[in-house]
Amino acid sequence: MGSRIGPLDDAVVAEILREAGLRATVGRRQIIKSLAALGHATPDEVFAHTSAIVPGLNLSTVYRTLETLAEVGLAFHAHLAGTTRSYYLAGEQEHAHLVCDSCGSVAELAGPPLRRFIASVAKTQEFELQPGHLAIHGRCGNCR
Amino acid sequence: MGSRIGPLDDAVVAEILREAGLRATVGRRQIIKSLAALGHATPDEVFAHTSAIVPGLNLSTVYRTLETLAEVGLAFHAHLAGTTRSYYLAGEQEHAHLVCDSCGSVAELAGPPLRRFIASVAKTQEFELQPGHLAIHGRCGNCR
DNA sequence: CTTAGTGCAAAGGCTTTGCAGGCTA
DNA sequence: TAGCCTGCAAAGCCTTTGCACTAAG
Repeated sequence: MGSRIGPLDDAVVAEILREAGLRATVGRRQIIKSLAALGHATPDEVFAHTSAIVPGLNLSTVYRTLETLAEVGLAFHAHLAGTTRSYYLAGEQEHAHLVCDSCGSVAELAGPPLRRFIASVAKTQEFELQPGHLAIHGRCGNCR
Repeated sequence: MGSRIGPLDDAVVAEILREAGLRATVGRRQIIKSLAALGHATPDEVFAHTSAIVPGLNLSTVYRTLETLAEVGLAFHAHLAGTTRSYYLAGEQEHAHLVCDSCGSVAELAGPPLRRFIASVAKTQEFELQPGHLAIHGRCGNCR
């Protein structure tokens, strides 16, 4: 899985941060890169991934950074696992999440099926969907 | 909103519990009735509603009961609000939840649009949906 | 040089758990 | 009467917050 855009260049990430009006600290850059590598991740997972690379990084910094990224629109969050929230980078194709209740894997759903669904909901219910927040639970092919 | 089946008769609720192999205690009966009245509710909301009627009832009992009900299939849970989970009674028509990020209201989505969507996902991704867990975030007609 | 960001540690809030007593079947 | 349930209270986790220091611009 991961991101369509592949491993992110450090300078590019720094620039993205500055454009958003944020300081490009070492921790933040790595958090973004971790997010890109992980695809979807809880604060805890992000922390595990980043702190392996940026040793001193603190969990609370991860929490704060993720929230900040969401505020400026660089990341979104969805509720995938139990009660925890997961984050993922913006800029990817609009997609929904298919969460397997058995193995916990998260697949992405995009394309015509999703678009058709969104359109029909908008029509029937006057509801403007934000599909990134859409978490669909069930069982994946592997677990059946 | 509430449930399609209206206020539940106490004896009926008791019977449902026993059929599930559970004891029909006063607290449990009321929790089920509260769930029916509320439609969707967090443990906290259920507690507020039940304890107004069954004074001594404890919050931890609500947590335990909701989990028990889910275990035996009498209730389901979905992740609607922030990080908290909401419960709702089983036996209703298969439906998804449309959560308005602005006003917090929860609408239900069912019928052909939902069924078509489920079918197309099953086909494309080999993913067996459990639509009750489907929480779709966005903005409702009122809030736009 | 300014001030956004960070680490550290403590506070907070929601959930879960252990235990002894009470109530259902 | 047997044992499922409950109330109570404490423990646990995850998340947030305050404060002084560090580092980005």
